[in-house]
Amino acid sequence: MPKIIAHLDLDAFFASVEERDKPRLAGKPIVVGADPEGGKGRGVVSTANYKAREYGIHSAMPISHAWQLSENARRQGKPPAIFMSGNYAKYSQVSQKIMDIIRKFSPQVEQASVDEAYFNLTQEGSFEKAKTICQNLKKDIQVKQGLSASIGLGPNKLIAKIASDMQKPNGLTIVKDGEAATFLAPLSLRKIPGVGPKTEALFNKMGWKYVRDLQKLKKDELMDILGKLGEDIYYKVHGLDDSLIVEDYEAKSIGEQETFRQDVRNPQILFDALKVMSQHIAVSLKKDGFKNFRAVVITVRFGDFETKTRMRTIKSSESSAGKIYSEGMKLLMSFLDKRENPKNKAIRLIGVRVEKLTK
DNA sequence: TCTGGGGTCCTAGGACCC
DNA sequence: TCTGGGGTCCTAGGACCC
Repeated sequence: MPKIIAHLDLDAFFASVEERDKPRLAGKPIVVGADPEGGKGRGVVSTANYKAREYGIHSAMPISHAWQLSENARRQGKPPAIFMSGNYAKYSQVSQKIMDIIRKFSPQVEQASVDEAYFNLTQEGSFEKAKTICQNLKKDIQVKQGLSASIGLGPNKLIAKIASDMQKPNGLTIVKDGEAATFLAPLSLRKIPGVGPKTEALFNKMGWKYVRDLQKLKKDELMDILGKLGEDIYYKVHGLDDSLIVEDYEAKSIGEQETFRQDVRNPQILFDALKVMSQHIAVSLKKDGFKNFRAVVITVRFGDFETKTRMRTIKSSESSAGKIYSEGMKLLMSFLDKRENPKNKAIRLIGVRVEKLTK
């Protein structure tokens, strides 16, 4: 029996939650993300609602650019965007409630991120019945949580995921077994998960822009160009994917990082930041039941955006803030060495991460 | 327009062991 | 006496995803 897999994606999730909970925001352009600081802010846009997208604002865009686009709109007599920092604890709670709703419609649910889930509808027996389930699920999420979602239905996770993106917002897109390759053919290569800016640019240089261009190639040709990634892409452009729905999986690493509001030269500021992050990580490890870690990674980003990491594997160590801090300090000190940073560049970001976790 | 924060996976070289 | 080959672990960097 062919599988029937669904992928659900909440529409402009963070911004939609804010709009739902603050009546004064209804119908206005909303940007959740870093503080724009009057155009001088350093972060990026987390989520823009559809009204804000009309101004050209979108996720991952520097917040300073979003601010400029909003100012341009304001000068044209349109309402300026409302910038908000976002309440991530709340989004996480809402997300859990929505996952609970999905579990009433499917026996097997994989939460893929805060605003996405895959779920199995094979047991429904036909795409027609699965479609009805999805319509009811969308209605239920709208009634119980006041949010809209877009869903894709397909014979595997890959197709379901790409399909859910086809008719946003509030869409429902069905790609039946056997239609996958035809469905994919006209799409931009960027729609294939795993093809990012670099890989897309490489393909474009070779004259390939659409999925159909890669569908003509043999597996060996793609592998010669991109190794294992080429092999993965070969299967994807033909709509093939045998990955399973994973209901609960374990984190492989836990970390934190911080971009300073201004680049830092004073080491004490780095030490203090490391201490606070170590404490947060220890709390997360405990909450998730990880008793030990065996590796610590320190990331340093300089003012010119050059980014370096240093990793150290140790004997299995108790997950305490003190141990994360002391191992982190050893690594951090190596970056402060003259030989490591001869031009004495200021530091933009530091991060700490622990890996090789055990329960 | 200068680029967040939390993650995963892959590659490649070197150490080390048999 | 100038040099095998397989396997595993460690480390650093990079692409990608939401």
